[in-house]
Amino acid sequence: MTTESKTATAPDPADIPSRFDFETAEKEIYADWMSGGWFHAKPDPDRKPYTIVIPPPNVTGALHLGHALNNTLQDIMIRLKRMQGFNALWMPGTDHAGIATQARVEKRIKDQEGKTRHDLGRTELVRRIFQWKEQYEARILGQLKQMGCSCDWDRTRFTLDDVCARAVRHTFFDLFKKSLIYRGKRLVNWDTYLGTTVSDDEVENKTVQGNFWHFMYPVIDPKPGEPPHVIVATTRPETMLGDTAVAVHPDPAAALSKVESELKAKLKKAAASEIEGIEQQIEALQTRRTEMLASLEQLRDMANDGRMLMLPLMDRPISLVTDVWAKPELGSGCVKITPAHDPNDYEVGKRCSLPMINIMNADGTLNAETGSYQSLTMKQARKKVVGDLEALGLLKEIEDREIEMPVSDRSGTPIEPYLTDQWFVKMDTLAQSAMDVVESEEVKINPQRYTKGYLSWLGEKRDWPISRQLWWGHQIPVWSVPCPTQADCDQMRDKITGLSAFSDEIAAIEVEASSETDPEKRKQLELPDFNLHVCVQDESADLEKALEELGLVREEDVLDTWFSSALWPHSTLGWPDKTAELEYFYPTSALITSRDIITLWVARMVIMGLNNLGQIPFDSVFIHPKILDGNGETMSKSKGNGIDPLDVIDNFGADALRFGMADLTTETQDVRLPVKYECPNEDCKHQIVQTVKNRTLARVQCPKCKQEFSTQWAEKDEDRALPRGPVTSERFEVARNFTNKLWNASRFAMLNLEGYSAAPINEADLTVEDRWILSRLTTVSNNVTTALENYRYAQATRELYDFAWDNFCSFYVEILKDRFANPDLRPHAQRMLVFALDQLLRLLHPVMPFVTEAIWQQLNRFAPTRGLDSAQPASECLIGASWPQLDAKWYSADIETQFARFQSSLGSLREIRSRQNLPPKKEVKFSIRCDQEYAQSLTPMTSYFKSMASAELTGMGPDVLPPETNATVASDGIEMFVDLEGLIDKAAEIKRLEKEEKKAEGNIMGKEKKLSNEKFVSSAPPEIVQRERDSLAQLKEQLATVKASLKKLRG
RNA sequence: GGGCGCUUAGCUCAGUUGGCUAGAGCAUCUCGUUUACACCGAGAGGGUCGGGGGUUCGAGUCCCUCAGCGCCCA
Repeated sequence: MTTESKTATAPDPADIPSRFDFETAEKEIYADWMSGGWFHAKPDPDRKPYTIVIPPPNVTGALHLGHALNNTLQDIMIRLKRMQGFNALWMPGTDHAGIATQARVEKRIKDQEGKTRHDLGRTELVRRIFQWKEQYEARILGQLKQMGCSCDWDRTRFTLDDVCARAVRHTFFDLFKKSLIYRGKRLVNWDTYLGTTVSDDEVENKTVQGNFWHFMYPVIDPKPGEPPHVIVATTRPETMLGDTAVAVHPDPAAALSKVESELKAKLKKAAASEIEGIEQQIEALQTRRTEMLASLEQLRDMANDGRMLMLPLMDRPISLVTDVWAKPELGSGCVKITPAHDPNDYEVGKRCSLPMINIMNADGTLNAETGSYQSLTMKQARKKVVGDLEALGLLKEIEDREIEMPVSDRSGTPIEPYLTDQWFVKMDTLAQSAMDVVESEEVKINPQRYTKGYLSWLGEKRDWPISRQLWWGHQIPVWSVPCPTQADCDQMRDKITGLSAFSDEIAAIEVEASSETDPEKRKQLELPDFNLHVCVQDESADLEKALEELGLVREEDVLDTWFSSALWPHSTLGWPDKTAELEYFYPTSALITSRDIITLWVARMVIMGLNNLGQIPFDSVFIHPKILDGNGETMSKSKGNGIDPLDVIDNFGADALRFGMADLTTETQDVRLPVKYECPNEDCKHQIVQTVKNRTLARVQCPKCKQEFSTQWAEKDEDRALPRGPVTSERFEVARNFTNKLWNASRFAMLNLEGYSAAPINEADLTVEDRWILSRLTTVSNNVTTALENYRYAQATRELYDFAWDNFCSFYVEILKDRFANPDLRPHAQRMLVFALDQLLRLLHPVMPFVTEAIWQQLNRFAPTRGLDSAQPASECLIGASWPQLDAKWYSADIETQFARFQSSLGSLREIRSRQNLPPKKEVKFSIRCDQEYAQSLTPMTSYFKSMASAELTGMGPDVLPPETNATVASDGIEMFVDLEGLIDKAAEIKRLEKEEKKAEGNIMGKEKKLSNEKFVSSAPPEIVQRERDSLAQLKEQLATVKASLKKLRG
């Protein structure tokens, strides 16, 4: 159709199909927008900028419905602002998503070729991941385009491209120079298979069957009366090789009492089914107190007295310490401490200044610290340790027990807590700056409640670990060399600063003192006293080469993905260069994202924006809901309940997807979206509810027609060969139907535009319904504008839906049918219809860009010139049209009341017709008893009763008398009599009236009660009281009418 | 353990500072193919707003409490 619009064929509205062919139209329209350059924004000092940077989707895989929601909301804002005259830039791009992407590609290579990344080497692996990235980036950007996203594609960035890389190095250098970046030890989640740390949210806890081993550690030189052994229990026996202490509670009696009183409190509130269990626990606790407390206190005293234990197998003396981590209510009450291999023990180690011994290599085997256990795997070591201890008679007991095991969600292997060197960003001052701008509302977070989480997370000011042991990412631009002594260090520094390629502008030096503070131990472990680090600001081949010639080695690790995404709002605009784009479009206007990355991403963008530019990155943040499946679970790739937006687009069109998404975006977070597969068999189309079972399947069999179809998970050729069963949801049906309704209302308009002549609208010709639609249009456009500007998307869609369907289609267009039949009224009616449709299309465009654009261009063929005050040529594309701004004078409460009277009367007529089962064409007569004012206000619309309810008004005014046989409706202070001479179904009418009677009586009772309450009458605002009085009086009149009618009908 | 949400019709959800008889879509039932639309039109039925308590003349809305569900952080 858009292609047609370019050719000069004479338009024939009869050619317009009765359904919107979105499949064809969307492609053509998008191509039109692209070639029209509508998405491209250039700095222009004469216009105000409005900027959004896309939350760059991960190149891990294709987009799902969560992304569809996120991007729809952004596009709505961009299109709205573009129409409002802003110079709107939507900056697109993708994120390299470090570990997620590398893990996926590694897994694929392993599955397909049986090779590991070490077989391929760094360069080759990175090349392979780039291939993957190219493929998915294309898919992702394609999905965005199909959704109608009006991104400035000429500016597309990737977090790992050269422009972003430069921003990363400049930022890193700056922070390094400010001593805000340092290297230090940290216990991390180590994936021994991938050979890297994984973040906490990439760890899954699994409950598995395991054992609890009880060991005896000998006491060194026990005093008389003291036990020769201390018993400890563990689920990880092999870690005992790295034990550096055993802990006992500092006040076991108090700890036991506390637990006991907590249990008792719980018992009081417990459900019947729990009582027995809790009572047993209390009993066990009391037994424990009598049997064990004395010995625990003795151990505590021994610890305070400095008693040592001998760690078996290693023959290493270790301390007995007191710490609250030891739970007197559990096991032996003593706990072994392995600070380098357990997060809790690590904390104990820090509190008690214990040595931390790392016993593991990066590949998960044991290292030299473990002596004869070296190079065993953890599993092998476990067997040997247990066997050896048993041989020594130190294994007391093995207990079966369920244990929580952390598992890497990337590789599926157990996570090892591991103490390694990591790079950190010091957060104290940086975090504070990001807190300040949110507290002052310079950056405003919507909905506001999310500020709390943001502030409390930043308030902890925990340093940010930024190094990742990966190959896919920005390699840390630091070259290091160990310096055994201070002198070596000074010498090296001189050598470096003496390099011809070196300057303070592009390189910075930091010296790191060894974390091993004991000089003896350093000697023993051959650790240098110092490490010297040089950070290089930008790619500088000369300097990098010179450093390497001096023996410095580049850090192998790459940066956390979030380090580069934190720069996104300015790196995409060309920072560190002072580009015209940066100058003009930064700070950006809005950031629209999901709540799970408020801390990971939003907070860090604020930090980096402030650090790098001294300016906030955006004024306003909108956190949108999450989409849950029918079981209330969040959609995710691993669960398989994600939905490909293209499924929805194929089935319902992009506009329906977008409208559906916007309609879900209410203030209340999280929306359930129950989904079904639709059987692709044309004769079947059966809908199959998506369940936990079938949601991950590549092929599903339709229970009705028994034919198989493929799903979005189909990867094998034989699966893909099957017809695709798309995912559907009722939500999109509603939106699709709405699209079609709009299409057909417009079609009606086109069909009635023959002989259209453009001219300003003559105010004298305006009828009540014209004024009404203008008044409604004024209200709706104001409300929609306000709603969208405040991110209340669902409010906007509802307003638009109700207006378009209930006001425009059901009333305005219906009434116009009558007027089109009259040649005198026709030209004005045409102009009004064209104008109203024009405005409606503009209002709907941000939400439903395709169908509105299609209609717009269609309308341009039949009525290219239009307007209210003056008829103007319409813009060629709707995307470039201006946002409606109706003169406030068009709003009229009186007109809306007047029209509401018509609607209410019409409603009553229709109800009676329906109750009386009158055939649609059977004409009835009716009259209305009301005051003069009411009669006058209804008069202009009397003829429409005929066209819209086959009813003829025979009389109206205070003197109207009811016909002999009639149905009476009392409402709104008037009485309507529908003449049912020879037609009446008495029983039906009596039934209706009885219902009315009951309802009125109930309401009257309630109101009388309220009004007889002295306090109400005296305390409530007078207008409220008066309203109640008026309403009561009217109800009483109504009731009287109903009773009279009933009496008459019953004879 | 701490924090933040949610619970309104069979289903999915609206309900802005407390104030007329708590709304919508889908589903259900009745009627209808009048040349924009059956992805349609007309109408109907369906809710003691999770339980309990409080503040108030008045509570779906504010406060407390309990229960269930979800998310985030530890």
